[in-house]
Amino acid sequence: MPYDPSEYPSFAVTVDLVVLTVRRHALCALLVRRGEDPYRGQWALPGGFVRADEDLESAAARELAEETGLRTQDAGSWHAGAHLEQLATYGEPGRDPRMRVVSVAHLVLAPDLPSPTAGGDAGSAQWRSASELLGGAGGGTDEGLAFDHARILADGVERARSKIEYSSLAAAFCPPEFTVGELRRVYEAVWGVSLDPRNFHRKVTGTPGFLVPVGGTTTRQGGRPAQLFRAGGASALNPPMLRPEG
Amino acid sequence: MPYDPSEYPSFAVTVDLVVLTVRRHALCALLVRRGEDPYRGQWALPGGFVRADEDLESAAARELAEETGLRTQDAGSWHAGAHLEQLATYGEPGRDPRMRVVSVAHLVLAPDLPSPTAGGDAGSAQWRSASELLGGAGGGTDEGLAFDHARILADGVERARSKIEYSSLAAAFCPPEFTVGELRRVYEAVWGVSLDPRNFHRKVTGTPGFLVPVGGTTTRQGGRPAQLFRAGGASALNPPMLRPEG
DNA sequence: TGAATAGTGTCTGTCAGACAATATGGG
DNA sequence: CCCATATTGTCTGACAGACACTATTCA
Repeated sequence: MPYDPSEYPSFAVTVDLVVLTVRRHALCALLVRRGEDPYRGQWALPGGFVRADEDLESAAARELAEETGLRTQDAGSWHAGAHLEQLATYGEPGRDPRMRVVSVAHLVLAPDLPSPTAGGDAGSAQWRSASELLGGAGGGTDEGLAFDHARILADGVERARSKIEYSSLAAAFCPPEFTVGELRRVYEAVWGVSLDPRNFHRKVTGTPGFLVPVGGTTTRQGGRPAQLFRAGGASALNPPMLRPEG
Repeated sequence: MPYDPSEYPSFAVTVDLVVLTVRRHALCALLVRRGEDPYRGQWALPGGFVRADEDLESAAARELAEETGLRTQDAGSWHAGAHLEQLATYGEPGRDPRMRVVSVAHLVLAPDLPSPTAGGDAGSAQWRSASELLGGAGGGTDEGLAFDHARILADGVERARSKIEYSSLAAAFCPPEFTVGELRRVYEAVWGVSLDPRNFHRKVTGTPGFLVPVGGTTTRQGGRPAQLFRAGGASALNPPMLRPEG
């Protein structure tokens, strides 16, 4: 029995990206200014249509590369690339005024980047503090993001906050080699709290497989030189890092 | 600038359901036999096409009601309904031989049901043990599920296993009122382990907001009568229930 | 020397795992 | 009485939070 195309409705499918990084001790998200008609001129999450022969994750990686120049290391490999995972799918009938669009949102965790945007033209992309975007009232400081992107961003930030609790994913915000203090500042920025440096050090160095000491090398950031580590193979963190006030 | 429909490819969007329950001390998933052409006669997850004016979650709830008669209590409300949440989205180009289909999988946790299927005809649906379906070799005992449903099922089971760890969601597998022992048997079935009844009792009754004692009522299941509880408002469980051997 | 950060050690309260003991129903 | 399950209590080891103290570098 062949299938009648009129049997089922037709959808457009997009990928939207919640790209997070830690800059100047704050969790920041990447926004782009829309140059096209729905919500033209407003800020939005990067993203675009999925092509006809393209995997969802490939589409997300392609959009990420096009809009930021970032490469992702797909599976199990560590560093020299951003972490990418599927976040959730948003398909409310009215979310795009043009037509029925289902958006598969993805979450990207990246180390701090030198230029705000390597791929797009300047002024059309920027890092914005997550607390500023999600903060006070329900909308944000400016007119709010295009489409339902404010909600997608909130979901992405919440996913990142909860995921570093029980996984070693916080290292995705750090360069390939980092110190315990740098990792701690990632947790502090993402959670918006202060952590005791002594207890944090004891916890992360005492969890087997979490941190691997790179050659006794050191670096500076102020005081006494610190050991350099890279992320270990352990992706699950047990017992989890406990978020204070939880 | 109006949009040219040829600019973006057209997709069909479906919802697939991973419906889990606990029967006879085993985690079971609901399967339906396909009556239509791709994979006709094979077992598959329940699901269907999303309608043109329908929310994704509404589509999932509708398919669930059509195929099982189960009602879901959407948000924040407890009991007399199954728990439904979005799981993940699968959109590999070749996953459906007919055309490009993106499937938004949902996870449903339901208490044990009297009849295998209330909605469909007999013999076209059945509960199958999850460990049997996912067990030994990569495929399962029979020829395997249609489409990529084996992977979706595996993702759903893994989500359920990890989610009852840090949420009170295990109560979704229980009837509205249940005993501590019944709840423990849910954990044991989903995780496939044995838990110490004494320590489990201390843990769940000691977590504020997790269990609310219903009138001093009791029931039986063998030995001394047990107190009846219903799920409390607390959805997050902190500190989490620790899965043994982790 | 003083400021700043890194790293180690100690103390204490909480909690999970092991398990003894008691309570209460059915056969 | 015997058996099964529920429920309470005790003990112990692991670990998080608080915090004193030492180490090492730069200005």
